[in-house]
Formats: sequence, structure tokens, C-alpha cells
Amino acid sequence: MAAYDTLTISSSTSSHNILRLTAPDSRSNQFNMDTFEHDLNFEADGLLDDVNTGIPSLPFTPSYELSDAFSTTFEDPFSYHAGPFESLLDDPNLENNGDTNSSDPDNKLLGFGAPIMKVPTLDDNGQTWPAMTAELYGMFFVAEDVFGGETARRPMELTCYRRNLFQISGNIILSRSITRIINDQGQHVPIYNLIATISALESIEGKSTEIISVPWKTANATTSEDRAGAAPPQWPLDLSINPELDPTCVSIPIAWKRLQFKHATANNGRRKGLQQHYVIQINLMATLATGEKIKLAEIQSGAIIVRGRSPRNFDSRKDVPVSDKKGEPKPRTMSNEVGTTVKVDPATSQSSYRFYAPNAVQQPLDLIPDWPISLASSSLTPEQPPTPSQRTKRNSSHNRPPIPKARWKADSSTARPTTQNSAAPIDLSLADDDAGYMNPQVSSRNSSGLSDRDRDRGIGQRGNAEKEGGVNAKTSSSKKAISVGSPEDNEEALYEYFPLSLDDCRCDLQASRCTSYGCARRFKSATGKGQDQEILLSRRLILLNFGEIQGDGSGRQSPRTTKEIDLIELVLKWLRDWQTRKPKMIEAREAMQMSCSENALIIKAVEILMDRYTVERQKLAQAFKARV
DNA sequence: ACACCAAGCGGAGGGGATCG
DNA sequence: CGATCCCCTCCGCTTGGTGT
Repeated sequence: MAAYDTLTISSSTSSHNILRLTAPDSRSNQFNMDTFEHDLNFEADGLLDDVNTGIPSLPFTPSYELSDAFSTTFEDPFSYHAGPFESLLDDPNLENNGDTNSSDPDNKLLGFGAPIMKVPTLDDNGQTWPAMTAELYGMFFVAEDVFGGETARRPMELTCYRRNLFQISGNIILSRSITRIINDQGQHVPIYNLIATISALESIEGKSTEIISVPWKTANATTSEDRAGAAPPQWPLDLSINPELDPTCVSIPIAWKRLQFKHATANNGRRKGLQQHYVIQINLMATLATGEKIKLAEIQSGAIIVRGRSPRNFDSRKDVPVSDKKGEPKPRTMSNEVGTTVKVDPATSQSSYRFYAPNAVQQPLDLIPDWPISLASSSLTPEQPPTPSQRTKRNSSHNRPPIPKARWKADSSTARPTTQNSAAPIDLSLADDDAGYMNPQVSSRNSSGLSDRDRDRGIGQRGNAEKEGGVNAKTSSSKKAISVGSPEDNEEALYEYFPLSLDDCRCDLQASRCTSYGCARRFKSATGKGQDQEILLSRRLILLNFGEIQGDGSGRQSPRTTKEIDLIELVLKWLRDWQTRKPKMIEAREAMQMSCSENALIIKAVEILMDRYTVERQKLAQAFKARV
């Protein structure tokens, strides 16, 4: 992987910059992943004994001497986008460039992360970094406290039902002169036929999971397989389209519609430690002369819980709808016809992450053709933008948050949006006050009666809280799901990563390498439960980064399940907190008489991460300075 | 090892919205 | 107003996690 920098594209004000971000000398700074065995077995008691010898090149010198930029004050409220590190990447222009309120958890949840480069890609001027953005549209919501009181501080997680359709749309910005990559041997290899594909991974074992695209019921689906749905189409990326817009870069809209997860995630609400998640990937692929397909880059969604088809099994009063991006009208075109469009309001299509900065070249997403589409991408014929009246209609009828009927179903005459005000999505801001949360829709739903069917089916399905406390109970419960009082609580809730006890983390570390839950169960029963709840670890952070550490950077799928930028932010928080946490962990090791190796393994893991991300941060800082 | 039970599945169908 | 769609729910069953 010579001269290959694994940094993600983080920030830029123009597509040129995005594509031409100067990478620092990766030779000197690159973290040597090869020192880790891919099949590192964390069950081995002796592992820790081998830590130092097994990874000789790892600079095991905990970076406590951090830059002044890092606060070492544990009480320092953690602001999701306020880190000094981020300031390196911030471009103030972005703030005024349609971005997007990146602190909005809705966007946070529905957006995709920064591009992850898999191989160095070259154009006429050297290495180039494709920019990729995308967003989920569909009936997504966030659910909290599915495990009852055990995880009361568990933050929201993006959730959907397996049967619900969703779509993805976004943009890929590429240099028009992308022609080759650098392979593992450092050779320049020509590439052809760029395409965009989607796929999904599950979180526990990192295996791929199927996403299907469901045909219209009236479509010519003759076989049961056709009716059940097929693999989503691949998007060809024509680098020659619209040369008048930008002679050097091309912005290509992409979209997949009528998608469903084929399978639900495992353990929905069963075990807090083994909740499975799915992560959707959008892949930028290319074909080599040999016909082999190679992944150039990818972006990943956040972790998604996919429920099965029995909403009654879930206490959906705690579900909080995420802003309805899907909300665009669904053209009833019966349609797999070429030329129909995905009606994506550009206003909602802005990138969720300020880091993307795709706006410079971005085309209105109204240009996104429906799929399947002629593979000739020159057929990306623009559609007339919606008229104001159309837009009004769309907004009024669809831009509402998708309130799960399972819980808030109400008389249709009142439940459906009646005012323009309702177009505003529910703000999931954690700082919401009552007024902010209680939007008119929810209010109207609450105040309206149950449908006859709901009454017939009984209150039993509607949850005890509502039965007992009625509207108030429901609203307070729902509000609880998204509103957290203290800055400290906000800090936790702002994370996608929920803290677990050290014990849980240990279990997860093991479980992530078990091939069955039985294995995890045996492990857990062997290790016991909850011995020190004071020590909190970010389960996912550890899992993700162990997976990352085990990766070899060769493009092999590693079990990353979140955005790399987020990881860096997380690690920065860990850096701040570490000095506080480490003594507690060491203390706990003695007090708990827990396995020394397990405790030390976690400590070691965090230190590895600190080292690595300190280096990453320095590299980013250097890159930024070089640009400026 | 066993029983219990929650979660998920396929099949089926209803309610409401939208379209022609 | 009928056709169609999406979403939701029920039923009966299977699977598999959990407790004893």
C-alpha cells in the first residue's frame, strides 16, 4: 500500500479540493496494521502477555501529553462538533453553504459517513479522492430503551421495519480523468467502467447481508423470486456527462429506490450486548483489464436496527420518528420506466455532513433518474423542477415525520397532516424543550381517538404506559427518548455509541468473535455480570477499532460500522477522558479480581487507539496546513 | 438437558392515501 | 370511484436465547 493514504475525505470547499486534497507522507506516519494478526483471538488468556511482543512496531507510549487543544477536564462538556481537531477541518464557508445543521441528529442518523478510500486512485494530475454523499429516505425512526431500565442512558438508534421500503439517493463527485489505480505492488493499473453499488454488512460478524429492491406489485414479476425482490441495480458512472458544468470534475447523482432489508437484525431487544446492526455501504467500483472488479471507495450509513414484521412485539411508544426524508411524493408511475425521476427535494438532499462539501458541483437531485435506467448515463435528462404548487403539495402532504401508526395511530381525519406547519420535521435536537417537541401533529394525534380497529384490538398492544398515563405518559416517555437534561447526559446521548459496563464490553469483545450466541452466552456465564458499573466503555468504539486494527488496509472488508470521522471524534473524546478512566480501570481490575488480561486488553486497546488517532490527527493537521 | 418464551417468519388482509 | 400502493396487524408456526 505504498503511497496510499487511508484518510477519509473530510472537508473542502470545492470539488477540486475534495479531489485534490494533499495527502501527507503516509510512509512516515502510517500506522502499521500488518503488525496485527487478522484473526486475533481475544479469548486467549495469554494474549496480553504477547501484546508487546506481538506488535513490536507499535509505539506503546500512551499519549497522555496531548496538545493543549485537548481539554483534560473530564467535566468539560463534550460538544459533538466543537473539538479543536474539527476546527482543522472546518471550513466556515460550509456553515453558510447550505449545510446543514450537522448537529441535527436526524441528518446524523440518516446520512452517510465520509468516503473511505480502498485503493489509491489516480487521474491525470495524480492521486484523487472521490467525494461521495448519500442519505437514507424512508420510514426510519429511533428507538430507545428497548432493554428496559438496564440501559436507560442508551441513546437513540436508527431503526426501521424490514418490510418498510426505503430509498437512498446521493451524489458522487469524481475527477473526469480517473484512469488508474495503484495496486498492492505499487504498480499503476488502468481501470474501466466505474459503477456505484450498494451493499450491507451486519455488525457482529461483519458479514454481508442482503438488500433487495422490491418491484412494483403490478410489474411483470412472474416468478416468486421476482416478486420477492432482486438485488439492487448497479449504477454506471459516466465521467463524460455534462462537461459544460465542470471540465475537470463530474457530479453524478445516484439513487436506489424501493429497497428493503431481506432479513431483520438479530436480537432486537433481546440482549443488550449482542444487538445486531446493519450498515449500508455505497461502493465505488471499477473494473480492471482482467475483468476483476475492485472497490475504490465506499461510504457507510450509520448502524441500523431492522425489526421483523411484528410491530406488536415492540414497545413503539418509545420510537421517535426521524425526519421524513422519504417524504417526497412517490410517483405512481408503475414504473420502471426510464426517465422518471426520484423526486428528491434538493433542500433535503444536502449532505448531512459538513465534511462532504459537495455543493460546488452538485447537481440538483431532481436530476436523478429513476431506476432501472438505461445504462447510458447520458440519459440523465433533467426533469423540470417542481412548480411551487407542486412543491407546496409535496411539503404539505409528505414532509411530515413518519409517526409510527403502531403507536400513534389516530383518526385519519386528524392524523394526516393538515397544516403547512407540519411540514417541519420533528427536531430531534437533544436540547429540545417541551414546546419544541410537541409539534402539532403529535399533539393532534394524541388528542384524537383511537380507530375502531385499534379499539377492537385492544389497548393491550399499546403499552402499559399509555394505558396508565394516557397522553401524558406517552409524551413524557417519548420525550424522554430524545431529551436529556444535563450537559453530561447530552454528551452521552450525542454519541451513537452507548456506554456499557466493563463487563458488557468484555462480553462483546468475545462475542464479536463467536460464531454463535451460544458461544457468547457461555462466555458471559463464565465471566459473570456487572461487577463494576462505574467504568463505562464504548462498546462499539472498541469493537469497531479492534476490527479496524485487525484490518490490513488492503480493501478487505473490515467490520467498521460507522463513519471514520465519527471514530476520530470519539477517540478524541477518549483522549480527553482517558486520564480519568485509566486509573479507574486499573483500580477496578484489582477490586473486581477480573481477568487481568481482559482488563488490560481493553486498556491496551484504548492506548493503541490513542496512539493511532493521535497520529491520524497529526496527519490531518499537516495536510490541512499544507493546503493552506 | 429441558422447558419456557420472545422474536421472527410467511401468509393474509385491513385501513388510509393517492392516482387515473 | 375503483385500482393500487404502503403500512400495519394478526395468525400460526419455527427458531433460538434464557433460566432452571
